[in-house]
Amino acid sequence: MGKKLTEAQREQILEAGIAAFAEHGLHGAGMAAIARDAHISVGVLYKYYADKEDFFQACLRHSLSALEEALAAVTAREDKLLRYAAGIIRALGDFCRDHPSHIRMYHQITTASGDRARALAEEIEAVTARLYTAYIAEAQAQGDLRRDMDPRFFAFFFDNLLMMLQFSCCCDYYRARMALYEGEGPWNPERMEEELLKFLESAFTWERTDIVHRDER
Amino acid sequence: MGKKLTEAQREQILEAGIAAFAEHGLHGAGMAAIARDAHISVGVLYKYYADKEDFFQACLRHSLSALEEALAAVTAREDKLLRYAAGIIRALGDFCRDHPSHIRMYHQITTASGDRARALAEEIEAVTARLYTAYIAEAQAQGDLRRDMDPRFFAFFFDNLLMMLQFSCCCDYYRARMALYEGEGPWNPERMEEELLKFLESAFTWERTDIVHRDER
Amino acid sequence: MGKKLTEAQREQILEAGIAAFAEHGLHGAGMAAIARDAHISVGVLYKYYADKEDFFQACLRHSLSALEEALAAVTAREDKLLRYAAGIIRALGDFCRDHPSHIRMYHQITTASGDRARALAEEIEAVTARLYTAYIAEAQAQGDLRRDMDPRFFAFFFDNLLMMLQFSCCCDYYRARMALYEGEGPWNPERMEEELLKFLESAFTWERTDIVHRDER
Amino acid sequence: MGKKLTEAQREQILEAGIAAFAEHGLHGAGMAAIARDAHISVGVLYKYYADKEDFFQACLRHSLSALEEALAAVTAREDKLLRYAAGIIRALGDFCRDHPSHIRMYHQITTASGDRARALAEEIEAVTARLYTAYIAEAQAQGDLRRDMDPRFFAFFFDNLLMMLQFSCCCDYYRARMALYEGEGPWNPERMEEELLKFLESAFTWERTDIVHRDER
DNA sequence: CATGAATGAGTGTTCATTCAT
DNA sequence: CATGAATGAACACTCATTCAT
Repeated sequence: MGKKLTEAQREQILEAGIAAFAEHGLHGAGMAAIARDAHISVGVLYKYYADKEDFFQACLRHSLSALEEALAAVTAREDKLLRYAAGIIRALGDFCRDHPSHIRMYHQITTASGDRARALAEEIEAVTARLYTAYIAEAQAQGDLRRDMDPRFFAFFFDNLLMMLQFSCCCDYYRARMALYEGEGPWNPERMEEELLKFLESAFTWERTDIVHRDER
Repeated sequence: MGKKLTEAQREQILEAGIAAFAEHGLHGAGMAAIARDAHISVGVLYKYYADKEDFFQACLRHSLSALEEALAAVTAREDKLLRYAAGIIRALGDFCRDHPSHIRMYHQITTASGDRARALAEEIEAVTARLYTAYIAEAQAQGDLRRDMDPRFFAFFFDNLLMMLQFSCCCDYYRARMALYEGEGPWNPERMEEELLKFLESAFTWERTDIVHRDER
Repeated sequence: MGKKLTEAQREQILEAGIAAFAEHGLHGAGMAAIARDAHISVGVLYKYYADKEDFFQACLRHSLSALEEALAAVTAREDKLLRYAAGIIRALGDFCRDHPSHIRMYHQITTASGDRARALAEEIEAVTARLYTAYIAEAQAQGDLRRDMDPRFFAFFFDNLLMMLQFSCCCDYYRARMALYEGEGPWNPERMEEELLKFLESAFTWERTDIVHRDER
Repeated sequence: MGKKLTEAQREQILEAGIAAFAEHGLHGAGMAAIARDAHISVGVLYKYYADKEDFFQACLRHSLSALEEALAAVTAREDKLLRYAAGIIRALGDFCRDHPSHIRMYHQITTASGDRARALAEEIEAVTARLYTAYIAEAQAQGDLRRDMDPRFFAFFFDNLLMMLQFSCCCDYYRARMALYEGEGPWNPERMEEELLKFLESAFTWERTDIVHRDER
């Protein structure tokens, strides 16, 4: 696998695949169209990848390493939770701008079902799930996070908001849906990141007792 | 084999369609398989629906009215924001339990692109978008919601969390993903609703000045 | 066969069938559309006719008797050949005006092949073939027709011209083809009949020796 | 199974198509059967032709060029009208012997209706219509043709007789019909050509005044 | 007995995969 | 070794015919 292909060709092929899978889904994407877009013949595709599924897996792995790279700088940094969240949001926003079709492909992947869904979810989500959970648990231990919530839920809701953010950037359906919330005044990405942070900040820090205090005042 | 379709049969056909579109997507679902699952022949499908697209639209409308019915009781009620949110969450949770394939079909729909995506998003999301935005703006005016955030973002993040909740209940991929956050102790739906409410409560009410106060103490 | 149907209904059904077979051919015509046009249900069609083929045969027989009736008056008349020909042409022209779809159906029938073609040709053409041949042979014997030609060929060419005349009146393709010959000055039916008679008259009467005479002059 | 279609294969495919369209009509012919007869797979058909209609058009064009080639030698020759007619008849007779299914396909085409009929008639008939009309008008001007008839009608009747000749050679229905005129003594093609020429010769040359002269004698 | 809904085999067309060149 | 033409199974959709009502 991958004998004579230059790295640039390999990249081109995988990007063509990602774009196709993103646009039409695993089933809808056509191998011939992918080959054409990548300026190669279908024969090459089948020389380096056993079948459509195998090629799809390669596209996924390729995309995952790009994503991991994009997050590496942020996750390596030791930071306060909120700054960490801001970093993640920023990094994902950049990734969305640079590789919208990757995000669209991830979204297509989420339509999988059965064991395939399980396998894909683990391959794609395990890293961030562990990362966020660990980081948030740590933050809670450090007192940077409210204590009255299970950190696993926090991590989960946090990631949920991030996924939706990405889809809302990249996927036509979610973009159209976001437009319904925007109303007349369209949002720019910076504004979105800012507001999401505000939303998270309060969810992160506020505790029920505060309400009592405030009400008491 | 006799006379017009009974309402139950029509329901059965639409449910079979929804299940198929949920599982395989609009393109991947096969009319023959749908007919088989609904215990009818393909001819019937094409007697009542002009083509696959028309049948899909009927499935969608059928599902949307079920969803609207499920939300009607909650949205009619005048309530405090948090109780309102609790009601929505509860209603959606019930809907997920009763009609998981409907949610899976919605999720498949979100893979649409182009004008089709726009049209579908408006058909599906416009109601809730307007509902949530109006309710939240009103709550802000009443003082039940923090003032330092654009209510539109609030509604948007709120709906984002709800969508992910539904997908995490019904779609295999999101279920597997959720399992990664659950770790060893699986969550039950009640716990999930409770925690989400806590998350929302703080995000709804806390304002930045409070932090200063707390920090000052 | 034909129990409770009124004659008017029967006529209506057969005319609907003829129109459909004329327009779309035996294969292309749909039984449901025929039933709809005849304001009956498909069940009735299949009650009175075993299957499509049987119904088609009934349409054909119905049409043939209409045609025979139209020709009866002319063929019964004892007449000079040319006047006889004029009568036939006139009668067929009238028939074309009154029942264009019958002619179109005949034309469709001529696309049959194999034994079916033979059977149909015999059913449809035998009468006129015998009629024309006999009449022309008689005319030849009487001295009303040139002697240097086999009367069978005469009858054949005569009928060929008549068939084309009918098709050129009724069938879209042949009408368009005729328009190519018309050029700017469209022909009216009377003119056509007149010219065809002139054409036939000369073909009927002229003998090679005459040419010599004319040339000699 | 390798490389591009050879010219022979392409010919084979088109001939298979022509045979199928000839036998069953545009609608009745099945692409799968055509592919089987041409010893190829359906995929090939759809690689070279966009759809059934496109393939049909290709068959028609293929056939039309064969026909034009067959007529080219005759129409190029400057000749007396009758010799010209004899040449055409001979050429068409040869074409019928070599390509009977082409003629059968033309006949199927004549069942078209509406704009399609117009378009096809123009594509197929325009050349000969112009050719015959021009030639006959010229002959009339030269004095080789009777003056008392509109040359357009002449051309039209001439072509009508030729079309019927071809159909009578190639199409089962018309062959069966011709057999009814033949009686016990079947005609051979030479005889047919000969008699048709005689028929035409008289129609071409004789004028009404001659009759008077003959009658006067 | 009339109705027309239901059936399901058959058609045009696409596309993953193979393999001759 | 690369190419892309050829394969053929699969799918949307139609329509002659049946038969429950």
